[in-house]
Amino acid sequence: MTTKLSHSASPERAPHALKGAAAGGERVGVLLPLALSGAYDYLVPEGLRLAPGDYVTVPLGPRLMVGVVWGPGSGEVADKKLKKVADRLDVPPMPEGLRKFTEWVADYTLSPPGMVLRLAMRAPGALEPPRLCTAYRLAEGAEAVLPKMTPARTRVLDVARDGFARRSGELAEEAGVSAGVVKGLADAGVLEKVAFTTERGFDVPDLEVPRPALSAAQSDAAAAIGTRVEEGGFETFLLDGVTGSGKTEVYFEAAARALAAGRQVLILLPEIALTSQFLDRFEARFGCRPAEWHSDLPARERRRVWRGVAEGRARIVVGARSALFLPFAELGLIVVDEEHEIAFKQDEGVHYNARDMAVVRGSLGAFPVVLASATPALETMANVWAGRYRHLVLSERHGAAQMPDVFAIDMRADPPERGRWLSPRLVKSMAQGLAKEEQSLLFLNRRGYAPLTLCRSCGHRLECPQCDSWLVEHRFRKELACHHCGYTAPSPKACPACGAEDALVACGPGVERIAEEVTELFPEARVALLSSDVLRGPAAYREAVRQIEEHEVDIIIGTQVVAKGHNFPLLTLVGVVDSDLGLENGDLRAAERTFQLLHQVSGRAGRAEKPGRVLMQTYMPEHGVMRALLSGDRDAFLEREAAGRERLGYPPYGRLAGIVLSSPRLDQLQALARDMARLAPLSEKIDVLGPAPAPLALLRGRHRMRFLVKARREAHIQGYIAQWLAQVQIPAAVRVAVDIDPYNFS
DNA sequence: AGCACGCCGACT
DNA sequence: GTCGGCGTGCTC
Repeated sequence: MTTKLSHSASPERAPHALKGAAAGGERVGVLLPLALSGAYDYLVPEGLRLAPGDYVTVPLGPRLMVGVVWGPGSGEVADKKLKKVADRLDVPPMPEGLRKFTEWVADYTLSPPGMVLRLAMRAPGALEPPRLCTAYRLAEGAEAVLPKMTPARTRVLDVARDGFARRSGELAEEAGVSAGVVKGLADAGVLEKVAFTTERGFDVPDLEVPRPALSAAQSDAAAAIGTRVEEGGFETFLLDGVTGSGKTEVYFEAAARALAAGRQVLILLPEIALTSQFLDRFEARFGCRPAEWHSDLPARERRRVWRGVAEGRARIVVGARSALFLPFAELGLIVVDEEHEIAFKQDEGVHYNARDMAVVRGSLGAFPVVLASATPALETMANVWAGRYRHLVLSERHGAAQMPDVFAIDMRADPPERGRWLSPRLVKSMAQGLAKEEQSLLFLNRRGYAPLTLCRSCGHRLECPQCDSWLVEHRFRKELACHHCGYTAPSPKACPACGAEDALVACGPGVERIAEEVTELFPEARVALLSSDVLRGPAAYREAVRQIEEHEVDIIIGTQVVAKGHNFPLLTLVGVVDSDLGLENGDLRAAERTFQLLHQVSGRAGRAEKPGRVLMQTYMPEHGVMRALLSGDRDAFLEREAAGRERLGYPPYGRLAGIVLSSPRLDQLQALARDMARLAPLSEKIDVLGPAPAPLALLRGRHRMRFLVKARREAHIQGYIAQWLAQVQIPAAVRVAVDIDPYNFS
């Protein structure tokens, strides 16, 4: 049974009553989706009334562009330079909440507001009226005024007499005539044209679907969020629980309460983690598919969802980070699942973290935000400790499943054979698993065959011509690839530097090399290699999951694509090939991230009745990350991390920003960096580190230098940077990328 | 983002 | 002598 949702219709348009409304002759500020410093002034033509939020077309240079009325004009531009607004578009105006949010994000990220507006307008064609198709049906009273009838025309009328409208082609086909006959009848007025849209509508979530009872902890958590949803007002919750503890059911429950209260709901997931498994769970709970939003949605679908959200027809959306900028008018709850995931951080254009900006959107819109994770980010935990977020803990794993036992394999004491990467102990465990017809997963977060190829004769390393990085051998594809810019080249026979034949040697393992080793060790085993190179698109992913589920595979070898999501009942052994891999760069979050990733991978083992084991190969079993994984004491680990960060004044106890300058010309870049260093304002609360070559000093043919700005928590880091950059004359060839709260240090 | 304006290499 | 390469700068 479907419950009718009582959500209020869009507010009546009454421009004259709106604050900031403008009529003929006045100036309005129009924000355009471009990297301009602010809104541009335009004249309002006679006969048009405009209010903030209205989508308008305006002339810009030689062309027309869509923008949004942002407020009254600034008056700074001379009258004779002004052009007139061309038109107002027939779409619901951009809600005030989204406009305020746009400005907030622009200020915070130091981006031009127009660039943020772009994020909110990324729906091709959504602003144009819907495309209509023409159908034909019998015109009223047509039978009375029949024109000259032919056998063909009679057949058409016989079909059309049921009163249904059909596309011209369908009608002609059913009647067994050509389309010309239909057109003839339409011209004669016997058939009338009906315009219709082929666009799908939105399913209404069913809030009465019977569902399994929640545990006491789940009910309490759901009630806490639900109460806040119903009472209104901003609050952030951390829903903290291990994999399998039922976080999803809790936030589905809260979502249902928000929907019942007539509010819209947004569930953010990292990347396209919109796996079919998640969508299945959603469907089981709400009896329908949610509206989905992510960057590789087809244009038609983007249009449909964007408009559905704007018009309030789409009540619940599941999406990637960009869904945060959809024009919700009645948003009442945002859930950020896997909130610790770095996929929420956008590192191009406007650098923003969707998790943090979700909290901002909730604060501006006075509604609650739920962050969910089994391994919360230290930032999030610090907010819990400071009393800013409310902590909801689900400590028990559902059903019979136990947390797997985790063991370290000390690679110094138990090394693999020469030229091998799997230690005897791990191999033995895999053999035991095979004998019991159980599955194993080997995890190595490194694509390809080998991360480095060098010449045994002259020592030359194969490097990317456009980047400061090694070329990774992909043996199955017989090519070398740069993982930073996508450059590829066929694997050479001879050393490109000294010409020595057959002297190139692969150094270190990638998943392909592990697969080779496994095939040699267990020739009878069925092996599946899962990495983003192999799993191109959701269909390939689904197929791989199916093969594993149906036990067509014994040993799975994968990169981080296998870390999350799926529950494979026969998977009882997880082997981490190189547990130390994530710790090698100097990233301040290296330990935290490695913990999160390896914890997540560990969760793949033993989720059904069979207990699971995790074996982690490491050269540093005494490292804090390893100790935390072995003991399972996450909170002690986070507290140690927190203490270390606090001592150094790093986030979340201090603030960071990265400023990366890039240019094809190194001399120009270095000169600018020197000038900038000289002009950095002095501050007691803020230090500027650098300039130094950025971790990737050459990327896609551009040289890169970086400053790090390190500030005390209470300092206004954006104001400082804005003031600094305002003093610097930046040549056009140099690009400046400011990243507030950077995550990616490479 | 477009689009024009500008100043240096291979062509009817 | 021009056509056109894309670096640079502007759009209310």
